[in-house]
Amino acid sequence: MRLTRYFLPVLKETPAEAQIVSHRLMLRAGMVRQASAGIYSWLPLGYRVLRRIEQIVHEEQQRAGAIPVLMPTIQSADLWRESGRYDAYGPEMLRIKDRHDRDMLYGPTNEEQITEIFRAYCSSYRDVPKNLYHIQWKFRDEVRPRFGIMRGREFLMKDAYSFDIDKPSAIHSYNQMLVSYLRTFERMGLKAVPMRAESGPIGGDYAHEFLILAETGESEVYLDRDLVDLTLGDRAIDYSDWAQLKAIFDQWTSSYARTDDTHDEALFHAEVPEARRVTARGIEVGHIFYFGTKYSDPLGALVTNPDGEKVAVHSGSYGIGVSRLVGAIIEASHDDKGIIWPESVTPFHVGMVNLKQGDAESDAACEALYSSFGALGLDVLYDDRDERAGAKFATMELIGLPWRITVGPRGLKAGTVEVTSRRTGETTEMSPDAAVERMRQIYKAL
RNA sequence: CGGGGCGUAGCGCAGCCUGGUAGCGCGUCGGUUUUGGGUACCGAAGGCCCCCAGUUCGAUUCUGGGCGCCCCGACCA
Repeated sequence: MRLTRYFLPVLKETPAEAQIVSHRLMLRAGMVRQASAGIYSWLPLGYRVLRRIEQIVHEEQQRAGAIPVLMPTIQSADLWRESGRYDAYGPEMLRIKDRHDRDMLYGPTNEEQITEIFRAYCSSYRDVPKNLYHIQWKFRDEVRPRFGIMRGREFLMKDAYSFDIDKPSAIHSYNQMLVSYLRTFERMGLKAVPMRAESGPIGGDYAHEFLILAETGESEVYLDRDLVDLTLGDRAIDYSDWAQLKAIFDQWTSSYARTDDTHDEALFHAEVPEARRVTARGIEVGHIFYFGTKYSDPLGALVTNPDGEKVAVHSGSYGIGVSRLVGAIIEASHDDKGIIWPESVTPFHVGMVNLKQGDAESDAACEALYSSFGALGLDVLYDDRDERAGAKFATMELIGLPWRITVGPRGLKAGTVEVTSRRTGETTEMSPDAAVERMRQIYKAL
């Protein structure tokens, strides 16, 4: 993409309403525009990041066996009356009426709807397990939206719903999601830790929130340092292997990790030696939940078991705040100049700066690089503006592309261009061909 | 929902206290400068001063009401 033809409204000054760093940087980098309190338009750069995050979530959900669907944003109130939540939900739910004066609502979540779909088609133990998910916009009329995209009223969420014949099987579905989440967040370059959450109506150990550790996080978190260093890495995972997933579950959940909601200071001290006690800030980006027959009972989602008895299915729901992740990644990865995108979610793979726009040799070299990258399927943002170099670098640093290629006549005389890492600032001179190869290597795995 | 604050050009702000229908910086646009880390100079465009009422000869300014937005707290992906 040539910058002169793109739509990238960057701001030099920070809009007054933005307090936290991700909100400020998203506005300055021209990623979003506020439409009203807690509601945003996604501008081209922001939309690119959102789509890349979505893509990773899709891939990891499906790898874990979840099946993509798409349910509507607008729902009928009737189903919510069936589950009893129409009255229970409160003013956070946006209620609307259609032209026939029927009660409708903009979905804050989809348990009722998915359960209705399940019960309509699935009636035998042979039909389970099933895990259906979608990535869809939700609306929750928060009393106080804030932190830009991180706590909007309208937000993009991945929500998955599992249906199993009994609790042990449901727990395996739960473990599938837990492991899938660990992979998902790791791929985005995030350190996300599952933490014991309020267990809800069923109780037990099967409710976890995933918190990203970031200085500006909303919640205080308390955890065992061992968890910070745990990674899945590239270990082979067989999502159908109950024992393997249980082992991973145990590895990640047996050490102390709680938010201020569930924190127990005495227990923290008893379980974790002082040297390993970590108190930090975290941003919630995911929530997984086993709730048994909470919805299948009232909504009549029953299947016949092998003995011919009708039993309510055991369910769980599993959310990832997709739009929130955009802000959360920025919170976890930025410096005083701007955003630093992980390669896996960057809006463009490479930024290219022509130091002397209008110089025949420089222009030609940039065009050649541009088409080489295009041929490799790498997205390049080519700053072809007639601007001073400083302004171009500042823009690249603000929008946080992980790699920058700098082209100018002096370097070209020696046959080189510069390749600069946004994260380390390290600059290496190499031939244009070597620069293309370097980028190819870096992005090959992703 | 409790507490606090703000609404003036695309963005950041001043002016309001002490009424006389607006100004600064950045950005934008047109030139000059041909530039190796936010360059300099010249010129220009751009405002129902959030809305409605009241007071007044006259309201961005004073009074009342409304709307919008932000921040702190309680709640959430």
